[in-house]
Amino acid sequence: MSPALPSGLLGDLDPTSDRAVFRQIADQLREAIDRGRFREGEKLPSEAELVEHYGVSRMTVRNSFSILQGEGLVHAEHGKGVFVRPRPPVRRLASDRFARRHREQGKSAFIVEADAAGSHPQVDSLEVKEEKASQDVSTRLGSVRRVLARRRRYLLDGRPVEFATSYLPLDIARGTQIAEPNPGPGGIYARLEELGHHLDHFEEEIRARMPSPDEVKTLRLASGVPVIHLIRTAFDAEGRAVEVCDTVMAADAYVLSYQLPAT
Amino acid sequence: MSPALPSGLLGDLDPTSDRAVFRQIADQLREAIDRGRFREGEKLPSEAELVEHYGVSRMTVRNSFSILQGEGLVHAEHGKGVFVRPRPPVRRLASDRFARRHREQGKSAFIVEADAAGSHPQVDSLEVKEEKASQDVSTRLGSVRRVLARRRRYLLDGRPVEFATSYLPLDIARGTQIAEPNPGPGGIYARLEELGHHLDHFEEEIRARMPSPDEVKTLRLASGVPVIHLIRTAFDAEGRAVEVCDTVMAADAYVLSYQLPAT
DNA sequence: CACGCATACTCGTATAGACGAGTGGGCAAG
DNA sequence: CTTGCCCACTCGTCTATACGAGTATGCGTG
Repeated sequence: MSPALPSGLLGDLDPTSDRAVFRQIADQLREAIDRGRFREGEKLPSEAELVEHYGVSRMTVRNSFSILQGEGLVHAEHGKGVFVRPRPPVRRLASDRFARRHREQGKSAFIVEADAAGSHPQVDSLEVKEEKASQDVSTRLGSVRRVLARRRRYLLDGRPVEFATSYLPLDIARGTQIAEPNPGPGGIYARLEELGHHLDHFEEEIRARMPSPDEVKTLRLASGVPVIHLIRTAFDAEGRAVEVCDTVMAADAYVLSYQLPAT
Repeated sequence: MSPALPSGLLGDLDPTSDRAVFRQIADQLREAIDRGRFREGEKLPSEAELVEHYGVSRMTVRNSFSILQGEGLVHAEHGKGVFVRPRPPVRRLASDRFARRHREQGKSAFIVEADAAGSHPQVDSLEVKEEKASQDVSTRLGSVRRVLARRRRYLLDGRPVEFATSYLPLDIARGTQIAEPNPGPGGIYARLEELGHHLDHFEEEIRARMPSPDEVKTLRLASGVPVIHLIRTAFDAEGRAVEVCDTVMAADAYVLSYQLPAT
């Protein structure tokens, strides 16, 4: 037996409206969340309570929840309830994050930054191997057939937030420390410069889309969370592309920030 | 009476799997799409056909479709069927799009670019008015109370792709052509420079998220399409923020591209 | 007091059926 | 031949029911 909902929390249905019932319910819940009647992390009324409150069937209520889930507003926990999804702290990526001065410290940018923010950083799923270049990577690197691929996943306080793969032409990377699991202080960009590939500029392409099922697993994404897909190409002083880095980020964990000259 | 599906197109269910039936069906459809068995714009088997093929109830099939819809892979058309969602052509935004040289032409960047790409550009929903600054805008502009807001929506070949609002401090914009519906050749940045606010650099913040219901309406977004939220602040030579532009873009219509120096 | 189990409550999955509404093709009437 | 209607097929919405599985709480046993 569910106790009645606090009156006034949620309104009634409008039977004359041509808006579907489950949409009306979703609208009311969304508005209640927006107005702060339910706070971040707080539990929404259970399906059974809403069934009783609105006098509809359970599937209708679930339908409403699935709308809000698709919007990334709420998430359901089996056995517990449906909760307002808390917005995780976001990591800000500044456009100068690859500046040479940051590289001269020794530790990786990710670690340094996370430590500074007081969170616990972690890097795992390291895989370093030679493989056939995809069509796209090959084009970006200038028609190479095989590449060195470096895959890794980044976590903050135990939560996976980013999955990245770097691709480098074999004639540059093979036999160097870049082909080792640990590329040493300053990361592969420091190594590239030591090898005489003076970095000139980067190009970053940004897309946003819904994640594939694989990405949902790897990044443990809640439903309704898109990913930011970033492809960075590094060019040396001769204008040659020396690295392509393909990164998929949990969109709710990141803000990208760029400085552009107004020349 | 539905004719049987072509055999081999879709597999069978695995009753021993602990993967839910509707997920298995979604998996098979997704794989078939990925492999090109169903092409862009092509119609998937109808709900009734899948009900018969898999021997499940209709709600189970609909559940599968709703997964794929959430992933942005398919879209349903009432009375017609469920179709593989075609990927619209993407508009590429280069990081030099606000370079002074582009401004000196006269026409707006959006129009020029679209014309060049052979598509039909359009700008509507113009609204120009003074209003109270939101907390966020006020902070970015340096504690201003009221601002001039310029709202507009951009369309490509009839499809809305972007919705933007520019905010300017009143002491800069009031009484100038910036406060007019048509800001004149080169846009408001050209006017700002004429008014002595020599632009020095821009800062852009990028987020990705699922759209609000309002944004779905304004941009006529299909389900499963995120938005890119870009907030650009323009700074003049004195380091003062002279404009904040808040832009929401249909993520399936854009690729953002940035050039970063490796200094 | 500590442990374990029963129980009630939560959401997850699935079935079966009903009616409504949008679309398009075919057929019959003009 | 053209027009207009009917019908079959499509997805949209909603009900009612059933069982399974994860979670938390409290109570009884040791």
